[in-house]
Amino acid sequence: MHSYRTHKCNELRKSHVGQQARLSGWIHRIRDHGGVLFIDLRDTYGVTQCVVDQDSPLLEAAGKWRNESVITVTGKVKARTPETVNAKMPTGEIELYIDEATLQSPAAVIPFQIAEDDGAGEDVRLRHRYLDLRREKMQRNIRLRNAVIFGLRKRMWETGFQEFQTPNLTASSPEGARDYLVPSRLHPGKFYALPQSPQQFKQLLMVAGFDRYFQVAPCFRDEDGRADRLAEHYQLDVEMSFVTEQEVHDTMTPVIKGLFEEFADWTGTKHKVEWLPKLTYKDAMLKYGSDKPDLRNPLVITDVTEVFARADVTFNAFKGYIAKGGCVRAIRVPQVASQPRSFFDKLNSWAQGEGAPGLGYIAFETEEGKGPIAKFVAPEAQKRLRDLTGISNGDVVFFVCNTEAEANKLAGAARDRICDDAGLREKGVYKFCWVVDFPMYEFDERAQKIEFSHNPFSMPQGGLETLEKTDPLQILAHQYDCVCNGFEISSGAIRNHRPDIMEKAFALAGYPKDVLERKFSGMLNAFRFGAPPHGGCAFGIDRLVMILAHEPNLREVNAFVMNGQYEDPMMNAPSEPTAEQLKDLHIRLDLPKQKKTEAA
RNA sequence: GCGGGAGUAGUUCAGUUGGUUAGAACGCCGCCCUGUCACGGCGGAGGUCGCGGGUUCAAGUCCCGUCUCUCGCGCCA
Repeated sequence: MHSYRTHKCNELRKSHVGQQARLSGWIHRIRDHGGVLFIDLRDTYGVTQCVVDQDSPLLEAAGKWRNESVITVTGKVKARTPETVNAKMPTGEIELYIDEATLQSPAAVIPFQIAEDDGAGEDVRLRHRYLDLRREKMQRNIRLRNAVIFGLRKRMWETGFQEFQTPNLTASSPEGARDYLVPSRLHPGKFYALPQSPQQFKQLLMVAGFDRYFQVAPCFRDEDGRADRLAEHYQLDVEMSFVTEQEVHDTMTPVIKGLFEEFADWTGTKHKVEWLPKLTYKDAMLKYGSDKPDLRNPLVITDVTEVFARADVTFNAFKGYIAKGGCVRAIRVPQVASQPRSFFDKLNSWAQGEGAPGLGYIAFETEEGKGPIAKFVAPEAQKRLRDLTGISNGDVVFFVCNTEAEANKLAGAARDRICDDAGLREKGVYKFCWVVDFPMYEFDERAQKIEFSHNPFSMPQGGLETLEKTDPLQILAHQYDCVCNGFEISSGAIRNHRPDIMEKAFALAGYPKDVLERKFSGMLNAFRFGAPPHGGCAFGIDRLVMILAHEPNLREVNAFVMNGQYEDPMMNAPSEPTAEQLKDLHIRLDLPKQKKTEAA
């Protein structure tokens, strides 16, 4: 007989009755009845009830075994009597009568419960992550993650892509987020950077002629954490040669759609997968107030500036903004006119918390609008408002007025808030779409200059000619995102493979030629030796898993993660280097005055 | 860097207008129990109330400072 097991803990059934079997696993629970003792033995596959009965010499020893100890048990599989069958367990028709048992590894008293969710806080869970990972939910999440990664790899290979590897010790690249730096021992004073993404390498693979690349790529960014952000995360990184923007979408849509269809019901609730028509960035910002709209939210924003600019509308608070070039946005909410006053008051104080003066509204219980600002809007203007926003009786329109950027932002946030307050968000569906036509540049208010709005490697729409003739802030890029249920799950672009266009593009953002040559010499040189037009995208794998697992943050779908401050309380990372290490690296620390001293 | 929330037993939490010995549940330890499957019963141990200072006859509770966790903003694919 095998030293540890003949079966897994989910395997034994009625058909095994009478056989000798051996199981190994963790003690999930023990129920000691004095004369008879039940052990629920758990491994990653399932749980089997094992019995120590009255005449067993093991009875006394087994009664002292603590939960989560590892044991091996050997004995006969017996059928349970009809009244003791547990229909809730797959193995509930049988039990293993223990003849022999070995305590392989006793468990100390555990800091939180494994068999049930005791609500233990995240810091304790992370400090003992190996215990946390034993819990059923985490086992399921990590298994889902593994299956998602396999599902992506399989689909990518089937679609004609090859999986590549690229360096993790590389050069800092000046765009985007802050880099993690790694000091070089051989080159005092110089540092490698961990890649924020393999962006340049995958483009170089296109120049090398590999045509279709993908990688499950680790990406590192030294920025403050969020629920949907980690210091290191994984992307399904993709790049293709000789393709149009549309072909990138057409290639990746079935991969992601197929993946979601495969795992849609993972949590046990039926989910539809809907891929909606693509949306321009401009429309997304106007209609949803976000470049990653949650399309399960049925509310739509409309521009109604013209109504509040009319002479027969006397709401001066808005007129002031309009005079300064601002705009008014309306959110029509169906059938909430009869909501109690508190519904509107709550939204109003929410808006004030967001920094707005309030959230004005007109309620159209009947043809005639009511509410705090209705009296400033003449009947004719109300008629126009009804036409613009598509109001029926019983609806309410909420208003936001500010500069265009601010109005979009607040209207977008209000759209989400009202949706949840009114319980309008559609359930049981994953709604995807591509958001396209992102602007090439934006005005950086702080630096008071034009900057790349996404990554500088994107091809401007219209190429060189557009760059030369158009107001930079009006130029669109072949830059797109993929959005699911309000999460940005992918970002990508057709790349700029032409040194001449690149030079112009950087010049518009205020970078002279020598800066470009210095910072991107590797890639720029490559483009001078015959570069294929190419483009691609990268999907955030952790986010895909988080959405499929219905988890509120990325830490729930990663086996080992750091806390919100990017510290690992289990491994004690980051930690202080030894003097020897620092000497090797020629580094002397210059720490801030306030020195944190931690108790051991 | 900024703002919201939190910090009391191993864990999750309660703790009144400041008042005498700080509680509950789960876990842990001991005893009892032959059919449970979230077993049950009896008993017990376990607390720097995050830390430091202050007010007070008296502080878990009030004040000041500080640290930590968490969510968000800034930042960032």
